[in-house]
Amino acid sequence: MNFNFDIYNFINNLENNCSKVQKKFFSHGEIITTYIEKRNQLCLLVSGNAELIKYDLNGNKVILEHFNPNEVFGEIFYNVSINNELFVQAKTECCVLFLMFDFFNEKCDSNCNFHDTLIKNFPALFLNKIINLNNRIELLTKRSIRDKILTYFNNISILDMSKSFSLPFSLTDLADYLGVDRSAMMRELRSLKEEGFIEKSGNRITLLYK
Amino acid sequence: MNFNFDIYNFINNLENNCSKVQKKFFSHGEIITTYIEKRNQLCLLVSGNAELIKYDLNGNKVILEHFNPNEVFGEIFYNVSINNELFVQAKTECCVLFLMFDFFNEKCDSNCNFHDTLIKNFPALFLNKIINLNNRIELLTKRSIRDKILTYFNNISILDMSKSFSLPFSLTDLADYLGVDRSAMMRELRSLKEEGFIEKSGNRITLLYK
DNA sequence: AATAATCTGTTGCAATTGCAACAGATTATA
DNA sequence: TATAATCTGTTGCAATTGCAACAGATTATT
Repeated sequence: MNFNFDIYNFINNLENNCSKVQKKFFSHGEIITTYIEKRNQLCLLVSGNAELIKYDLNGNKVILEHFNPNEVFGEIFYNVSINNELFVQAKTECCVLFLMFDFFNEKCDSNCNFHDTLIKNFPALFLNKIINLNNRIELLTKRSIRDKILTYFNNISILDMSKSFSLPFSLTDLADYLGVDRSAMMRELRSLKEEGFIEKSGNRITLLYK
Repeated sequence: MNFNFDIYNFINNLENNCSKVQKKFFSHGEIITTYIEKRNQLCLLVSGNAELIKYDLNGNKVILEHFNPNEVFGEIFYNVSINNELFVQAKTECCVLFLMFDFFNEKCDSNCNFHDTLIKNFPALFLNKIINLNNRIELLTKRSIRDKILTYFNNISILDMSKSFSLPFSLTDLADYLGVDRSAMMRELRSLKEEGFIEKSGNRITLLYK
C-alpha cells in the first residue's frame, strides 16, 4: 500500500464539479476551522502548511499536529469537548477542501470523476494519517528534551532525504510542538551544537552524526 | 458517524468462511505480532486486551498503545525500521483476526457476508483508531506528571462512565504508558491523594473533584 | 523609515523529575 | 507449600526542566 496520491495535481487536472466539496483559500494566520461541535467535518489540505493548535489550562500553546499537503484533519477525528478548544491555523497560503464524512459513503451522481477519485484514495489518506500520528506518539514518548529534538530532526531528515534541512517553523513553535519549555530547549540545542552532534545557523540544521 | 460495530458479536453470529481472514487465540504474555517487515498486515482485536510495546535505547519500556476489543493494529500503521522493534503482547486471553490490507479493496467471492460486513465497517474502524491516537497525543503533550495522571484518569472515567474505576494495568505499566518514571509517578499519586483529589486503594481509583 | 511585534539566545533559581536502592506485599511458578 | 518473580511504596540525591526576566536580532506593520 503506497501513498502516491497527489491531491494538488489531482484538483488542478480535474474539474471540480462535485457539489459535495467546497474549496477555500486562506492566508497566513487565518483560522481554517475550529473543533467545537461534531459536524463530521473533514478537511483536506491541498497546498500550504497548517497547524492544529490548542492552549492548555496553564496558558501554554500546544501544537498538536503540523499539516503538509495531502493531509486530512477536522472535527471528525476528535472527541470534541467544550473545555478543550482546538483550531487549525494556516501557517502559509493554504488551499483546503471541505467535505462531510458521508462523502465517502455516497456518490453524488453517476459520473462525478472527482468524487470517485477521492473515494478511491480514501484508504491511503487515512492510513497515511495514522502513520503520521504514530510517528508523533513515538516522538512524544521520548523522555528527555534531547531525545525529542533528535527524534524530530531525524524525522525531518528522512522526509527531506538530507542531513541538512530547514525547520518548517520557528524555534518558539518547535518547543510548542515538542511540548517543552522554550528556554530549556534552547539550552539543549546549544549543548548538541557544542558536543558536535549538530550544526545550526538560523533555522537551518545539519546533522553531524552517523 | 457513530461507532457501533461490535466485532465480537459479529464473528460469533456469522460463519467465518472468508478465506482471507485468519482467526487466532493467544494467552496472557504471548506475542501476537512483531513489527519487523512491511507485510501490510493488519490485526483486529476481537476479545481481550493487548499492548503495543517497545524498549527505548535507555532500556525503558514504552507502552505505545493499549488495545481493547474492536480496535485495529499492525505493521500497516507504522513506518517499520530496523532499529526500532515494536511488538504487540496479549495482556489477557485474546482472540485476534489477521488480514492483509488489500482485504478492503477486493472481495473474495460474490457471497462472502463476512468480508462484506468488515469492508462496510472499515471507515468506522479506522476513524475510531484515529480518535484514540489523538486522545493519546493530547495526553502525552501534558507537561507534568500530575496533568498526565489526571488526563488519563479522566479518560478512563469517561469510558467507564463512572468516577470510580479500576486501572486496566499495574501501576508499573501505567508509568510506562504515561512515559514517566515510576517512582516519580508514585510520589505524585500520593500528593493527589493527600490533597484530596483522588482516593486510591490498590488499583481502584475514585475521582473526588467536580 | 520608524515603530511595534515577535523571535532568538541567555541566565539564575526553583521545582519537578529521574535514578538507584531498598523493604514489604502480592502474585506466579515449581 | 515453598520459592521466585514481580509489583508497590518510599526515600535521598542528582540531573533535568520550567519559570521569569532580559537584551539584542529579526520580521512585520504603519
